[in-house]
Amino acid sequence: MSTHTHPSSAESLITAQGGRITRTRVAVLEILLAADQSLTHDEIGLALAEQGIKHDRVTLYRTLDWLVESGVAHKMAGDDRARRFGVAASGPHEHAHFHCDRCGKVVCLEGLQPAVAVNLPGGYQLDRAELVLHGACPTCGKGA
Amino acid sequence: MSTHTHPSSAESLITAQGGRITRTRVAVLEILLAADQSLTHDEIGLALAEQGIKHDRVTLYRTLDWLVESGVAHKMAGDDRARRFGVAASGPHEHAHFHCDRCGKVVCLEGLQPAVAVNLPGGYQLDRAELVLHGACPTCGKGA
DNA sequence: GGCGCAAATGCTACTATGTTGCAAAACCAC
DNA sequence: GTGGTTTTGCAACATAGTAGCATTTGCGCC
Ligand SMILES: [Mn+2]
Ligand SMILES: [Mn+2]
Ligand SMILES: [Zn+2]
Ligand SMILES: [Zn+2]
Repeated sequence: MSTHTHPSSAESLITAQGGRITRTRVAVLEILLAADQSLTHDEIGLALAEQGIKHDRVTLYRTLDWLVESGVAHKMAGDDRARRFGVAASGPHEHAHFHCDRCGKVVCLEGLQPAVAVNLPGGYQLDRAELVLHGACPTCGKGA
Repeated sequence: MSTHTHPSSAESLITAQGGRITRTRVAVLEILLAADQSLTHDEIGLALAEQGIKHDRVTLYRTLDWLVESGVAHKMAGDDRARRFGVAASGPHEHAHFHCDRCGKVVCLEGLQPAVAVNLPGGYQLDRAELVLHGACPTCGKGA
């Protein structure tokens, strides 16, 4: 198609990590960037299909893994047995998450720092703290 | 066997939740109570087998689910795709966890309260906060 | 102690999610 | 454009968990 487009922010992110620009990679990253919540492999696959982007299940798994390994995206293990993926719109992934226990939605709470006052028992080396708040999202909380 | 034993703390816990005393349930709960870390379904099954307690895979899943639903045990989704189970030795499950990113071990940090200073965006109803600290456990951190 | 019935178990089959190996295709530095 | 490397697609496999249903077991009651 058109060969003279400016690189999208998705494309820049990909090349910045030393990855090649491919249709699936760009589309997945754009989907994640546009999402207001973390998405499962399945949801992303569906979104791709809706955009008419043909893809293989395994390729999508590998694409997502690559995004996580590259530090572009983050992965969260949910209570249902599906991992959810998201990208922090800006900067590294240093924020808390909200998990709606009713609909299962997970949203990033950017600008919400754990402020964890921990004194670990001796010997433990702390790398990072992961904070997940549980409750009801605005949509689900309505009928409470 | 002997019919005049005093109820173990495991048995008390089970009856307190309105459950029936069964071999598997008691054994599983005792395993969890004795463990110094969260255990996977598989690890618990292995422990049962070592004790010569015959059981079915599905029964163990249901036993663990029941313990969680009853509020006796807690369940954590790990990065590997296995859930880990544990019981707080005393009181409800209101503490942080430490996850060793090298060996995958998860330990309960009882007496370590999140102290989360959060102001959620409007509409979100907070039920509970889940704090997981990531890093290296004493064993794995040695060679660092 | 024994009965009756609900709760729990064991089996089998099935689903969902993720992984591996390898050949074909697509990128991109040159 | 070409060549070598990365990425993809496909098929087969692995793992963790679930569902239905007949059988067994715990236990309140007599
Ligand atoms: Mn996030
Ligand atoms: Mn715990
Ligand atoms: Zn919700
Ligand atoms: Zn460790």
